[in-house]
Amino acid sequence: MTLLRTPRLAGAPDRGIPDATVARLPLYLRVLASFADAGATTCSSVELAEAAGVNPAKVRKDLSHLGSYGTRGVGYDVEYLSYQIARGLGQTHTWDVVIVGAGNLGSALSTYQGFSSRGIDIAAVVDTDPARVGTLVGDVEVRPYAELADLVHRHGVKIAVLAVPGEAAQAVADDLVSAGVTSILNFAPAVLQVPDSVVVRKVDLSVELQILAYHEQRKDEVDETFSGSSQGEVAAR
Amino acid sequence: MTLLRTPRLAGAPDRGIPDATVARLPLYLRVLASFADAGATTCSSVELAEAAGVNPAKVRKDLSHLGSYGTRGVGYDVEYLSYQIARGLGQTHTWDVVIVGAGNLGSALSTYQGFSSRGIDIAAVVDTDPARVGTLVGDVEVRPYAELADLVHRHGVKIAVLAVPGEAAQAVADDLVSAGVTSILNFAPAVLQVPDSVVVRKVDLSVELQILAYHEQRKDEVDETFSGSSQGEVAAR
DNA sequence: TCGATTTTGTTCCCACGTTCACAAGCTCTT
DNA sequence: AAGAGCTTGTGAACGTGGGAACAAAATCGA
Repeated sequence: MTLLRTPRLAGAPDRGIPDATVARLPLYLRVLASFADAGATTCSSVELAEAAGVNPAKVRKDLSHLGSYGTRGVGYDVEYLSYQIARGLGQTHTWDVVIVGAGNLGSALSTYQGFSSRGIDIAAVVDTDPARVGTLVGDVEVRPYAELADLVHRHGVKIAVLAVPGEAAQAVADDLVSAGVTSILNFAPAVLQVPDSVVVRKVDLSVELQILAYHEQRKDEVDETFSGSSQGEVAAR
Repeated sequence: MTLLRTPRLAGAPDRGIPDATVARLPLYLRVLASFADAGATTCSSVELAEAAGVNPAKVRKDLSHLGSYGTRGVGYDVEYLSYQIARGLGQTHTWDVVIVGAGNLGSALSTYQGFSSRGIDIAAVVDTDPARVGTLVGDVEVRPYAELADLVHRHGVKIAVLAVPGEAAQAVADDLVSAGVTSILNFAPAVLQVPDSVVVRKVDLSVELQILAYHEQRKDEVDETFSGSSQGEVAAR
């Protein structure tokens, strides 16, 4: 007897794109922009794959999740594909983002070039430090933390960046959630407790370096074990 | 006829820890430090899992890759486990790191608290901009880019951080590799071409926000499709 | 018009990661 | 000393992602 599992939710067409694919689509978008700059009107999955540093089959599978926007025997139209990827990613309009914390990291983010061309707009930067309030980071003025909720409401902000010390992170996250933010990019070294409806992505600079240190140590070990033979072949994520 | 594939390299005992586990070990280490600060001498996988925001079974499997350092019926000794994780990660000694680019991001990294306690030491910061050379970021003085190779040799640097504009990234990466760097943490929006022996990890701030934007758009779509029914249940990575 | 060539879209299979469930093993109480 | 109650470590099932291979479809040339 064979157990037939429900293949899908059977009602919803599942517009969901796999996480791994979503993480690569912005990269394809950037590569396509460079192709367009170079004057190309069309490109193949092989060209795209080479420029993005991935496998051609993966490119085709990724793009197929958006629909069939290529032409067999020809390739993809650069401009049309760019539009479709942007649409799939939700870049049909600009997302206003609030940055909490105007320290070095917050400032770095505020002045980062290239958000605007990717559907991201820094609507506001807030900080608790009175010495920072009123200063300019990039082209926005730092506002007092007390105005956070108001700014979120005023600009209809759904996405926030957390660039504060670890101790303050949870309190800020609570404030963000009650103000209506539903996606948080967290740079603070802390595990945030938020409702299930809120998406949190964490970027931990210290962890990234520790991972590299692990790979370095492993190279040393391998060298010691069989010094002579070669090709450690450690894959980067 | 069944194809028997070599299950492993068959000679090497494979001290390799799965990538996903390596990425979580630093987190456990941080949680254990907070437990120690709170005065705990022992902790269970459930406690660890709760504080780290992961599944208890995952914690146990992760730790089992290091060896059997727990006691059934009791749990893990906080100090002993910390030491074993640190050892597994290669924190037996401090890794000297060079940061290329003293802009906002490079400065943010240089002044980041908490590297030192995690086996990371910022040995040097270099930049091409004469206006930045000589200034202090954190407690290190920015050196001219021309000194890069010399600094790498002098400090025995194996790990470097790339915090330069995308256009310059590949050239800097080439210089780093020929200077002897074998691990690169890349913040520049560019795909680096490096030898297989070099490990590259990429952190792309723009991509992170675009992924959040995708999830936001998806929430909107779901709401529009069946407004009323609930629980979007989008998992954070 | 028809075949050769190119490139997409998809299927199949394998590897990896996650989670459940349970046996093994330790402590404590009676 | 023996059983009750925990907690670890691991075997097995499941789901996701990656890559090779191939059929489908479009263009080009004769």
